Amino acid sequence: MADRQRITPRSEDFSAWYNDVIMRAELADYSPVRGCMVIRPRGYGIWELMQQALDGMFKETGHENAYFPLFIPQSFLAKEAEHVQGFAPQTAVVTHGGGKELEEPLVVRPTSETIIYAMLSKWIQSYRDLPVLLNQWANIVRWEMRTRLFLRTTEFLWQEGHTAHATAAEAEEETRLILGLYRRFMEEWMAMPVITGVKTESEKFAGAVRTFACEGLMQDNKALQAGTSHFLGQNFARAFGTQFQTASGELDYVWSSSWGVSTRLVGGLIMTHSDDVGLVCPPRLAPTQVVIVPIFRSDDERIRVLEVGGQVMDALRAGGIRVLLDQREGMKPGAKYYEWESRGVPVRLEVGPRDVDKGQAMLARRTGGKAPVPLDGLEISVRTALDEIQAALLAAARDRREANTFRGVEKDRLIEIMDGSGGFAFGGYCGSDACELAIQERTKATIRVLPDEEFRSDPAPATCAWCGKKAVVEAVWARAY
RNA sequence: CGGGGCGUGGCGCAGCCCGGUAGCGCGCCUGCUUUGGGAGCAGGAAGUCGCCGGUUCAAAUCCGGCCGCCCCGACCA
Repeated sequence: MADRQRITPRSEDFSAWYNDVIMRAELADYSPVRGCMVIRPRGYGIWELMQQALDGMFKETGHENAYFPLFIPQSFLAKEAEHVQGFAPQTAVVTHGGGKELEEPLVVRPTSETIIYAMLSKWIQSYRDLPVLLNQWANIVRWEMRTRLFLRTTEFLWQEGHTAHATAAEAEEETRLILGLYRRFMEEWMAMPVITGVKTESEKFAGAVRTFACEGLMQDNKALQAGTSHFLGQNFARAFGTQFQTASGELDYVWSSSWGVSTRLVGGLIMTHSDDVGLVCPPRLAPTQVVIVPIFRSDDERIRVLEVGGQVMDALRAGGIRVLLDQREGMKPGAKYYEWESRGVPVRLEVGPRDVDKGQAMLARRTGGKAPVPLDGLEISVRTALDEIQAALLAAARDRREANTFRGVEKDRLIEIMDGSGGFAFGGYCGSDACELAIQERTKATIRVLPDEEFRSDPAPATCAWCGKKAVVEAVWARAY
């Protein structure tokens, strides 16, 4: 009986578990188009809440939304040398339209830097036009070899911020501002702790001067790059002639940044918190935060219980809590419990005749624990439970990450960790491509970031984890998605 | 693109080796009884067995080709 709806346990096959959780929670489904997924309402609801939170944060920091075309003239991509090298191999190209072959093929955007700089060149004349702080919510296409629901799909949804500034310092500050904003979102909303830092040359965005990233550690101890913020220098400005006149009358190229997070975040959320029962969704991003399950035998009981259930729903809804009353008949309460648990609803309120008599409801948490709460002041109890669950998820994720973070690793230990259970390995790095490559070949681990100061070890590692020569910097290694 | 696995009612699978009129569980529909942790009984609907070709009196089953999907690797958010 239990087997029919079994979710593959994490310990048995993490990938199968991940897919099972998504299917059971009805977050997404495979589409008729290879590599493309359908995001179902329960999954899209999470994305919408993510969008709302991030969009608010972008606007608070002075950014405005705009929209640029899906199609980019192929020649645009070629204007920035590194950029074309990085992206040309994974583009989809439209060669025909309206039954005729196009004069110039159109690339379906893999990212929008090129078309945005082509436009900024028209719009920016003077330092008085700067900064330009743009964001767009869009879909993009990257022809990936191998896809996985949410984590890597041929088409995906994201936001891409693009900013232009008069000075390098200002653009770098922007790059940093957004990295911090992403981190805050991931921790405060997704309850997903991340390490921030700078990417090595080999891992940076094609066309950037420097790439910064947020890296989370999933339950299988693989790292997930959850967001990136790039300092682009004047690379795209030069490629597209985006110049402005300075206060002293000279011409200069704008300094710019770009940054993005995608529907991959939904995958990160799943792999950070969920369990073998199904999805666990942090309350702040849960499309349904509370489900009310009425319990009754007779018609008389049904009427009484549903009346109270309805009142509870109205009260919570009025308080801004996303709540649902599960009135389906012919389904036993236990069946409903299992269903809503697999869908990740953080709080369940059970209202039966005995509860109605006592003026209470049973409050069960997705993360465990069930206790009666008085109907009087229920909103406060529910709110408290949601807040506590949110905080507990972050704490648990942080503990898990710390338990799987190893500092001061040297060669043997690094190999041992990566051949074993994985995790974040901090160690010294000499800065050579040779060591970076050798480590990747031997362990399949890559340098996720050169960590920001607050994540660094004290004392700093003195020697390179691989070659033993003097370390110039500390690095974090992990196998990654 | 390399390796592995799989395509059979909506979902999960058996049947294939040994060819002979397609079966099980879940889900779905109807009715009655149920409902405090995955309900029971009765009745019912639903499948060109991934596609194309071959062998055969006869193909889900044997042979050839193709397509698709999932997982692992190289590439990537």
